[in-house]
Amino acid sequence: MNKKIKIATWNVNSLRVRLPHVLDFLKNTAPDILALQEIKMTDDKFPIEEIQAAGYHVLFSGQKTYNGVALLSRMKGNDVITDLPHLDDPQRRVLGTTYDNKLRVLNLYVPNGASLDSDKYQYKLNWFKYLHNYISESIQEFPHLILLGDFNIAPEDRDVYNPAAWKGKVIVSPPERAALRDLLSLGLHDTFRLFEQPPALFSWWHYRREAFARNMGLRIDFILASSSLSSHCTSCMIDIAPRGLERPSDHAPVVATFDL
DNA sequence: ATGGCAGGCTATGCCTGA
Repeated sequence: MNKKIKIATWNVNSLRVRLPHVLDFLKNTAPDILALQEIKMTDDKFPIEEIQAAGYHVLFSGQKTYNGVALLSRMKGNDVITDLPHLDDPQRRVLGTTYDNKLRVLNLYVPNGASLDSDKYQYKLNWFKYLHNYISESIQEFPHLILLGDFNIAPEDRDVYNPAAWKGKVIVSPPERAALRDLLSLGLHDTFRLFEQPPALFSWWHYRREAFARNMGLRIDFILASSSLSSHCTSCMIDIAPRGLERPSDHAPVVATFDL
């Protein structure tokens, strides 16, 4: 067969506020799968009708005020999970499903970590340990595995606008970077880095002080693919256009295409 | 050097984000 599939991820920082941007993105980019993070709403508030009217199935795992993840897709997903196995966590950061009985997709909103001396940093590293253990099993069960979302880790200095200013901070700390490298070593590939990319391409910019206009950003949103998928990946790009809209999310969507 | 913006909440400032 020769099937093209387009997969995207976007931290929308409130789906209530960003729904018009998301509907425009579905129309303009027409992804087969769109993973959303930080929808910031309880499940009873999810805009099911609007998204179904755009031609997409919906899965979501939300909570009040914070976090929350969703998957919008052309195909219907099966075998849904909303937690990392063995981790009892009220925070809604995980949404996994299987499409066409073979493509396993895990949408992740990795904890931010606040600062290196905080409990939230320990929570982040611990959360990542449970993720690692789960993926070490999942990648055996599902050769076609995609992990995508907001990882809240900048893998290398080239993913940071000003590495010197970020040194010693959360997002770039050596233990976080090591945790991400260990995850990739299970057999996952950062699809963005499969291709030659211009320097200083980021997926997040602070709202403050014209950070986007000055391209003071970080690359922390990824589409990771298992080897059997990454070899069929034909592109990965960051779509910065939505970051320039009125009332934007602070993150830009990342889009990857596969020729399966 | 510092702090700056945005979203949600039941608040009329505080917490969180990265």
